[in-house]
Amino acid sequence: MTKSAGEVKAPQKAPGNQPKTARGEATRKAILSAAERVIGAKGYNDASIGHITSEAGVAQGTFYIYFTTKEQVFSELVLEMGRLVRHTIAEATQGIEDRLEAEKAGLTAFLEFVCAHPDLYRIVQEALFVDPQAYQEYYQTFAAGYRAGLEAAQEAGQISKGDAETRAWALMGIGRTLGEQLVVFKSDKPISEIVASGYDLIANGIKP
Amino acid sequence: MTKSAGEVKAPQKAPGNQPKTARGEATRKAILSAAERVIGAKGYNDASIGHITSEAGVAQGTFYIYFTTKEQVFSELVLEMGRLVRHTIAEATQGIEDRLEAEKAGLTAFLEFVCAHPDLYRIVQEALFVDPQAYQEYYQTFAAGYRAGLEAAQEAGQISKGDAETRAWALMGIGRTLGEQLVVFKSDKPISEIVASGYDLIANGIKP
DNA sequence: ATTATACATGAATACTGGTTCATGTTTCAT
DNA sequence: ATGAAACATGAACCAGTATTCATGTATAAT
Repeated sequence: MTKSAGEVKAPQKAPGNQPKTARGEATRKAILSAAERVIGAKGYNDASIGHITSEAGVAQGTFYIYFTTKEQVFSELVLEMGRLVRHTIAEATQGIEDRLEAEKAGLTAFLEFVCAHPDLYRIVQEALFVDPQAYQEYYQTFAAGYRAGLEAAQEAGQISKGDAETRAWALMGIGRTLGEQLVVFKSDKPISEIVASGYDLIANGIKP
Repeated sequence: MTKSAGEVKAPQKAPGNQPKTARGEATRKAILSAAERVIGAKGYNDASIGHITSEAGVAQGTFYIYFTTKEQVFSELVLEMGRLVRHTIAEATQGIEDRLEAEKAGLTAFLEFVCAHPDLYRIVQEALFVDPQAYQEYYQTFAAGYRAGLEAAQEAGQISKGDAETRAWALMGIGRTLGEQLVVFKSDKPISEIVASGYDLIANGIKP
């Protein structure tokens, strides 16, 4: 993680108290993971510190060794979700040179991800109210990358010309709502079918 | 409940205690309207009954004359948002026989609506956690109507064939995210431009 | 006018749950 | 071994706030 001299402190992120032992590391992870499950299931407000710590198998006070506040765990989860999603999609589209194919692969990867992490999905949604800044960062970072990809594809003539910014948001919206259909509304439609229909829309639109 | 003969109770909706006087009616409306502003601005949990009633200019206890619980006002707001949005879009697309034109008009109307009612927009988002049932009803009702419209247009040959269900969700997603870009991320891009780009995507896709 | 009903008040109640803290226990360098 | 630092505990504190209630005031019918 980008060291320089003798410093071992985390570079950009210094949230709460970082553990300094393997034991501490494990405990912190356990709490974070429990928080993901509990907050994802019950929502931010109904998820009490007591719930989280008992799910993690530690005492209530232990929470405050690693996190300064309830909101902080939440923020960290949103951040993590952002990194994970971007990483997952980047990996899935790695090496695909045709943008349309990359769209298809990216959409598939995203839908599979949200199915595997329904809790994280809900947490990001709730961030709009609990931690608006984290929410904005999540979407703006995502949108920025998406937009850059679309612009490059335009240059390369792989897709038609158009406002990359608006397109990026619209395409995110497609993925988001289709993901929600799966996770929140518990549709049993297979991902491959959804992707096929979604991709057709993205590529060709609905004009006859 | 389920009365039979000479009952005059509200037909489908019987939330809390309905007022029986013009005065009561006015007070109830004032509270509902204040709730919309306060909850929209601060979010469900930070919006206390005290905040709402003082914004409405009534005493705290007055709240419970018309609403049985804090959650109930919230539900009612989500319901109202649903009716308003559907009504607004239906009106805007009234009499447009070409589906693609109707899409454009509907998207415009939706974006204008969310700009005019940013609070309601946020409230619906928060319903996912505060009142999941209301949230689901909101989207499923919307999706059902959307889907029916798309299917009819397919029959009429106005749009290409495709899975109307998935298309409905995807198109909702586009509107939703573009609306969010305006209201939450405070983009200053004019609606007409956004609609133009969005419509192009919906109609033609991004294939070169 | 009178009275029953609807409406309004705001202080009191009751309870939840985030955060702190004094007190142990474990780990690690020396 | 041994002391210091890291880690862990859970009971207690405290603030906020949804809801209730006893007590009024306005309204409409008789």
